[in-house]
Amino acid sequence: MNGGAIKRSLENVGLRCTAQRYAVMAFLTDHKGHPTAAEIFAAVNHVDPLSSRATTYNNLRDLVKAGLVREVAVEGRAGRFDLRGLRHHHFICDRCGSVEDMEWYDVPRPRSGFLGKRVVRECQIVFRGLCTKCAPRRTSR
Amino acid sequence: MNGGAIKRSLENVGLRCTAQRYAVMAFLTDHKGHPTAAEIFAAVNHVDPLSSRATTYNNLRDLVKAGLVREVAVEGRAGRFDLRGLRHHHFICDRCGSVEDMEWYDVPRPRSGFLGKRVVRECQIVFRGLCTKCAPRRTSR
DNA sequence: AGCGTCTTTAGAGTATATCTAATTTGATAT
DNA sequence: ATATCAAATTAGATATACTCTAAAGACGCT
Repeated sequence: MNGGAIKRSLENVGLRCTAQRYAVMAFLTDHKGHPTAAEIFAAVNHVDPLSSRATTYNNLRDLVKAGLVREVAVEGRAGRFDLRGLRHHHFICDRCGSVEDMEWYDVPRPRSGFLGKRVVRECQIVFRGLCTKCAPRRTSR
Repeated sequence: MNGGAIKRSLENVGLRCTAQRYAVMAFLTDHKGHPTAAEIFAAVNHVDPLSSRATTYNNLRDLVKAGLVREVAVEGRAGRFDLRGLRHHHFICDRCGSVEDMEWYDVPRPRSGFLGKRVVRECQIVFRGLCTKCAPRRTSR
């Protein structure tokens, strides 16, 4: 995603293209490894203080709400973020908490009638287990 | 799950049946609403202080590791727990964070070959959206 | 330029979870 | 029964992750 594309995608969802928001989007564009909010906060301020902690968290929340960014919750650890560009599922490592992308495929919908008044926004598959790095040494925690 | 069954299931996975563990399992048996660790801690100590915070958290972690209990991570909120008795998927409400059970159905596996050295322990579908209570009033946040 | 709104800020505050080191408990062997 | 020792528990401090507050600043519109 280049500069103009980031600006346009922000404006498409009704968010101003501020330096702070731009930096978050740019960082996620360049770093596909599902960073945590703390990592994004640190990276954005690495060179020169640009964005306070509150702003980073607020912007991540706004971007998630707007549908540009996805958050993956990980048990007992900080949530991780990625761009919602290409559809994909996630693999979460039990041992190190890292999140990896899995190729997308369609998920069967629940029986209609089950949902009732619920409004489904999205549907995700999460695989759990040991990642490529952790699988060899199966030591427990 | 009655008393004996709880004791047996603990012993099956190599955990002693202590009063504190028993209380956690019994609470989860009686309360299907996916309580948080804090709620379980409070409930177990409601009548008569029985279990410290650390023990409650340790036991929940041990029970998850042993496969008796499942944790559902929720973005920006406390994780929620349930018994791994019947297989089911989960619905998480964007607005109130509550977790509801969805009927189980099989999930297609990823293309073999994709996984590489990864070891998959489980695979879960998570639906997100607005629950029955929150759907009517669609106020933001 | 003036106006109203959206955005950002620093730092305190809250919620959640883990750690520490001493003590107690419970299963097993004697 | 009792001794033994690893497993389990404890209170409370500490760490981590996130949110709130009130004031100031920036943006887009006229």
